Amino acid sequence: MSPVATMTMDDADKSILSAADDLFYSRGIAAVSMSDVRDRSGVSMRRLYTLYPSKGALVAGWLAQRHQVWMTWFTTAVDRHIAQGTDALLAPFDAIGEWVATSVFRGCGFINSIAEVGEIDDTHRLIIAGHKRDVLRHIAELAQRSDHPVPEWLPASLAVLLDGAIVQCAIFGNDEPLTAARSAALQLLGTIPT
Amino acid sequence: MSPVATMTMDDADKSILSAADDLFYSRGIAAVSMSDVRDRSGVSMRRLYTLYPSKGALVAGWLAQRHQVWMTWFTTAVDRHIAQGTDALLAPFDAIGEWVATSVFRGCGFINSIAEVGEIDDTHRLIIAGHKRDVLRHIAELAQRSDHPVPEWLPASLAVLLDGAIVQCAIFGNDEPLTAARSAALQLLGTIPT
DNA sequence: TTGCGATGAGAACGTTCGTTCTCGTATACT
DNA sequence: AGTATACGAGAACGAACGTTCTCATCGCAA
Repeated sequence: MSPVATMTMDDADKSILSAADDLFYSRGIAAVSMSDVRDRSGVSMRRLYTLYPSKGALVAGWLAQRHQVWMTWFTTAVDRHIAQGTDALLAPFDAIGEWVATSVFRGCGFINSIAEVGEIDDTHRLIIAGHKRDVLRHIAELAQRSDHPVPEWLPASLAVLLDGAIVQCAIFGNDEPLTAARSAALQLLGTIPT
Repeated sequence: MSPVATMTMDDADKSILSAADDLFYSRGIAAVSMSDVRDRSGVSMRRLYTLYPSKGALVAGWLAQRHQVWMTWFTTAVDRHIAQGTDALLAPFDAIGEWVATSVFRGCGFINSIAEVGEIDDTHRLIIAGHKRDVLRHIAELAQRSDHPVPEWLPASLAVLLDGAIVQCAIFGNDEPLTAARSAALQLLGTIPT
């Protein structure tokens, strides 16, 4: 049995991924060193490299975990807005609105990352594309739940509106693009016969 | 009179900015060293640092020039599609379609850059936000030229669709998001009484 | 021709980074 | 208790980068 002071492998992993998320998302991948991750996580260099044998592996682990955490947050927030009476296909815009309003918001971590990963590492690209595919898939599921008969191009259009809004909100530093995107979505839904 | 072999200051500047554009856009800012720019441009280190006293200054110069070049290309391509009979507010999607189809396409250079510049350098952020503001402004002008009475939220919505499509086309490596964005734009225009 | 300011080529410098290694300590096992 | 193993702290190492400096060369004025 380990004494209290020592960290289990699982605790170390959680601490590392939490530190990586804080640092990579807020500063960007290139601006964060492995020593930064060690200092923030309180894990030794040895443990860090035992769990993630390279910075690229750590980035991959971070992206994979951020995907899970983000999707859980997103679907939960969307469901909450739906439960409050928002149309299922407008709820994603309100969920993103909560995120944009936070002080930590710095755009989509996956979009931000793709500019930084060279052409080499396909692992990262696959995780990033997989994230966007899963978001699109979830919106398509929301469309199926909808009362409207939804045309097949609509979910993809809504996903494009969401990403465009996230990107522009980060660039302009306000939520006007999200408002415009929501207005467009509302208008698109209005064209569908009930 | 200078002999043919020597470069004028202007030639050097053009060569540097051309090299910077190739390298920064295709590989990302952090992955390109000043020596890379020197090698590609054929300009001496001395000249490079005389014209741009730091890498940050070079990045700023690159962003400013890319903004000019890109806007000129964009407005020209849009006008060409309008002249071919495309609706003024759909033409931007066809113009972007040409770009996405090229092998050099790697998303929006400005969106890609914002992830890489730290919180420090406001100069870069201002150029990037200014670029997006000018694109939005141009779409608003296209809307004014349109026969339709255009609601005020429409230009911003179209700009969001464009950026979302550019980002997703880069991530997925195909032009399906652009098709979806264009379909949405067409639908939005269809809701406007002529 | 001679001397001088400007320039190119690229070495040099100091820093940072990713990764590995050393060493001292603590834990587990007999 | 004694020994071997694992681990934390952080120094060390080699490479890469941004930036500056050296020195040889060149154009040009007198």
